[in-house]
Amino acid sequence: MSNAKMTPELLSLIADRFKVLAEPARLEILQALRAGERSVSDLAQDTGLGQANLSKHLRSLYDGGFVERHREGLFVIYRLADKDVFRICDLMCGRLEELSSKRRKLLASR
Amino acid sequence: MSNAKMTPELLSLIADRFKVLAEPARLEILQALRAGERSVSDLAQDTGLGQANLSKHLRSLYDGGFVERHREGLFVIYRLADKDVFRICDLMCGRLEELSSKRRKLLASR
DNA sequence: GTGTGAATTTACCATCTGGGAATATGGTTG
DNA sequence: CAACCATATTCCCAGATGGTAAATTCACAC
Repeated sequence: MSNAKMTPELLSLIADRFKVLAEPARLEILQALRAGERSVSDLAQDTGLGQANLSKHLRSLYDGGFVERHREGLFVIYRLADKDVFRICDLMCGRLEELSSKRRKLLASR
Repeated sequence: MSNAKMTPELLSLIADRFKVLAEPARLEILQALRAGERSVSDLAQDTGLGQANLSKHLRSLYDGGFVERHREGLFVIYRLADKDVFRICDLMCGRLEELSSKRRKLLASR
C-alpha cells in the first residue's frame, strides 16, 4: 500500500489475493509445493484432499498467480510461481507469535 | 513458513489472519487508519460503511491483532497495531503488477 | 475409432459471512 | 435517577464458498 492512491478496485484485487491464502488447504498445497514440482496426484497424496476439491483449490491458486502449471503426458504439474508467498506467511507467523504471547500474559495476569 | 513444521493448527491460524485481510472494506479501514488514530465515527465518515457493519469489521481487525483501541469518553479510538500489514500488502501489490503485465502480454500476443 | 487414466468442471448441499435494522451496552451529562 | 450519544451485539437475509459425487474433458495407447 505504498502511500499511493488506493482505489476501491485495487483494494478489491488485493483482497482477492488474500482470499486465496485465507484457506488452510491452500496453504498446505503451497507448503507441499515448496519441496518442488508436483502432479495433482502427488498433491492428493501429500495433502489428503479429495481429487475434485484439490483441483478447485489449485484453480484458485493458479488464478491468483501463486502457482504455474504445465502438462506432462497425462499429468499436470504444478509449481510455485510466487517467491513472495512465504515471506508474506512469515510476516503473518511472526505476528502470530507476538499475539499469542500477549494472550498468555493477559491470561496470566488475571 | 520458515522451513519449520507446519501443523494443521498453525496453518489454520495463519489462514484466519489472511481471512481478516481478505475483505476490501477492512483494507479500506486499515488504509484510513494509516493517517493516524480514528474514532469509529470518524471511520464511518472515511469509509462510508454502516455503523453496525463497521463495528463488526473493526472487531475482526481487533481479533486479528491488526488494530488496537482505547476509550476516550464516549468514543472508542482505533489505531494500527501491526506495522507489517502494509509490507504484506505491498508484496501483494507488487505481484499484482506482474500479473497484470503478464495478462497484457497474453492478450497482446493473440 | 475404443479404452483407460488424470484432471477439470458441474451440480448440489451445508456452512459461512457481509450487510442492515433493531436492540443492547457503556459512558457522559444534568 | 433519566436522557442521550457512541459503540457493540443480535437477528435475519442474500450471496459466496468448501466439500463430495457425477459427468466431462484431455491426452495417450491400442
